[in-house]
Amino acid sequence: MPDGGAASRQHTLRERNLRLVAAAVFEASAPPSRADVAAATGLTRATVSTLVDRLVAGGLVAELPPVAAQKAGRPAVPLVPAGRSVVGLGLEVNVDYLGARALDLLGDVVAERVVSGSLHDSDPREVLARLRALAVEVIAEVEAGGMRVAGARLALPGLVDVRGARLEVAPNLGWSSVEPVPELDLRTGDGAPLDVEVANEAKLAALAELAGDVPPSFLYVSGDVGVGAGIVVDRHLFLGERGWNGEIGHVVVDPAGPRCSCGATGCLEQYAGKEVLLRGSGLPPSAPVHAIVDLLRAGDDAALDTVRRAGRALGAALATFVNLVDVSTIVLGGAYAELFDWVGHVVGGVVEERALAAPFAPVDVRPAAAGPHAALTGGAREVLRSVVADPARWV
Amino acid sequence: MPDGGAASRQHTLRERNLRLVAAAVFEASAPPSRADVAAATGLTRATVSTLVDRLVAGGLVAELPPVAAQKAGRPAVPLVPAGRSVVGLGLEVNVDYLGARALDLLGDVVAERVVSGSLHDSDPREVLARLRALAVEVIAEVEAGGMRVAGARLALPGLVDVRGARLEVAPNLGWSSVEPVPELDLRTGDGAPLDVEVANEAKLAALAELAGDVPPSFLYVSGDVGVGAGIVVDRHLFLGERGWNGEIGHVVVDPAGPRCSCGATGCLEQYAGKEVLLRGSGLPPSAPVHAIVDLLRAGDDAALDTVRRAGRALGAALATFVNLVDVSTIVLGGAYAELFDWVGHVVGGVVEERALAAPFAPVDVRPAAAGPHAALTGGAREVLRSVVADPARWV
DNA sequence: GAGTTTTGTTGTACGGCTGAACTATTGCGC
DNA sequence: GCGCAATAGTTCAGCCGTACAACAAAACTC
Repeated sequence: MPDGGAASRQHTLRERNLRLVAAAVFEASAPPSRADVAAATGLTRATVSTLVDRLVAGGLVAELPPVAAQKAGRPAVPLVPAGRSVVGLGLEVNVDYLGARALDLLGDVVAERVVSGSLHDSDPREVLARLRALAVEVIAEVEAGGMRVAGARLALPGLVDVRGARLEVAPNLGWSSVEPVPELDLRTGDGAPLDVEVANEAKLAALAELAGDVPPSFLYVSGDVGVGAGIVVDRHLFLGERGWNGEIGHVVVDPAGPRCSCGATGCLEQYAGKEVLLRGSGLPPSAPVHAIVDLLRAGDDAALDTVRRAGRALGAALATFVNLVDVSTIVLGGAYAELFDWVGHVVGGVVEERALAAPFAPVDVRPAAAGPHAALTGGAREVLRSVVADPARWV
Repeated sequence: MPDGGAASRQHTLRERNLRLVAAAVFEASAPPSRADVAAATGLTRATVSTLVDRLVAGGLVAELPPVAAQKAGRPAVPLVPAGRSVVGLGLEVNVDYLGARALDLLGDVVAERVVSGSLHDSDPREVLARLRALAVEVIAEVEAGGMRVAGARLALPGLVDVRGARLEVAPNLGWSSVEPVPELDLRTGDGAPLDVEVANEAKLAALAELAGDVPPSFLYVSGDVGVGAGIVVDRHLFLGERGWNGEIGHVVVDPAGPRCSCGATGCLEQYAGKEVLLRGSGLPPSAPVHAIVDLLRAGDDAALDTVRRAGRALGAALATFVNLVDVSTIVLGGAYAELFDWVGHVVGGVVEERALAAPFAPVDVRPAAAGPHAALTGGAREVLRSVVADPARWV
């Protein structure tokens, strides 16, 4: 993402090498010394020293006490991401909760507020005001701890433009044409406006997976009331031209299938959406996904049937996705993560059958590893990623 | 594409600014002067001068005779891409022809050889030897004219890996597991090995469209025996994890449809592949697409019906593509370009109906503008793009 | 034809990286 | 216990590429 569009001067070198050194520290498997970073980046130890000093001064990197290695020589100073120094803020409004979560560079949750409650057909102004209150609490708590908030990302279940400013429509919230950033008007303790961007919930949830052991490129599917997806290529979101990709919920599974709210017929959502799963299992629309798991454990025929049908439909849609976008790993999140023991092999089987490249490289279908409210974590991580990607702005 | 992975030194500045200046000259709407380039890039006139001098010395940029403007002041020296200096070589093996085409930086064809003939179920060694002969002729002709060949791209109708080295499978050629680069063993006049990369035919054909008036992001669909696609984002190919994306021919249009060679049922190829179009119109499989056009002009019912059916299926598959990848422009190439007057509005209608984002931003469906053998042009252009993107390697 | 304006070039200053020399701190052998 | 080797980190001259400012070149204007 380094913008090749601007003239490069001396300080551009600085910025680029700062980023390089930061990346070397943050992506190392074990805390590296300055010398290790020099070896890894190709820079000289002299240069690395000055750059590391800058990162330490800026609170992005911390020095551990020198530990004497087994080898001869002066003991190295291990470098690690600085905890409790800079934090990213993840915000989310979803159908049944809203919340705010602050993560530090170590990935630790340093503050969090989550409030449950149905937000079906809610008023954006009122809900954003409530979210703002949560965010202000979290920011205050973070700053009371001596930390700085680098920015925030707001996850919403709908179509968000690629610039991260405008929500076009969120059917399940009943929102349309909302610009949440000025509405939230978040500020740091000293009154400076906070950098806030909006993004699709499934896409931010996808980024949360990067905290765990996933390949650099994968497809994340969030099974909720709607079915969305996030495409991650080389540890970065691929957003498409306007940020509206991954709308797998409206892939046509069977043109002769049931009518969908979008106007077409036989959309995936009508086979594998949360409401359909609950209804097919004989549960009320407000029941938690766990209720389906209970029925499945008990061997309930209707539930087993519904879930199997959903798995096949999801598999077909994902096979199409694999053929069109080419990914070798599919992470099933949201409701599908909970139901993974029942849908995983069904999905995997159908994908294997229909993905054109499957004979050369099998597709790995796995459950999501990030915990609940993954979009909060993903949003906070995205903020921190942007800090590490351009440390010059923060030192 | 600037590799953020390497240490930046002084010469990195040079490389980046060289690229910037080259881009300013190549992408300008009118030949810019050194001063114009300075204004456009943000560099000083002094720096631009030294960089332009280098590009001129390297044969990438040429100076036109100074033309006195209407304004006061010393007349500017207009800078243009240098013609007949550096050329890119496009190569292609397809089902019914093979060819080689050399383009210079102005986009002019400076040498070309195309040979027709069915290559169905052919022997890769023998065919590549024939292609090699064509390429050697073209290279010799180019070098006899005092030009240098910067590299070559080979277009093949099949799955090619993202590194551009290996063809996994090309069903319609009957090829599998081929590594064409060592087989071709192309060299420049002084014996140095030529940089050759392999790519999918539809993807290179997509790049040919960039010569014309297309938006920076679009989806190109190549309608041939198979149906492939190239995704262009911001004037660059999006290849997916392994280079195997865009396999739209095997999107399921109707699970209850006819069986496909890939094993699944109701694939797009069974509705909109060239062979199906010909058969449905009552023509032999070897007939040219133009024969269908003749029947359509004559009002032939079978042909009209077949083409309309194909249009609807293609529209459905493209709507899925738009929902998953998010593009606002679709370019119909290959057979579909010739049939555009009959399929265009059908495809557009179905896409408009089914693309989720269509209400906010209509999808533009248009015919391809590049002439015949677009992949040859696209391949050659891609070579030249890589030269302009890293001029430091060529000066 | 002198003044003005714009283009392109020349020379100095400065910032950032390199490379080599230097200091700091350990382990090891005797 | 002490010298030596090894490794980490720092200091400083040198180099390279850009900025900035002054200058030369070549038009237009009145």
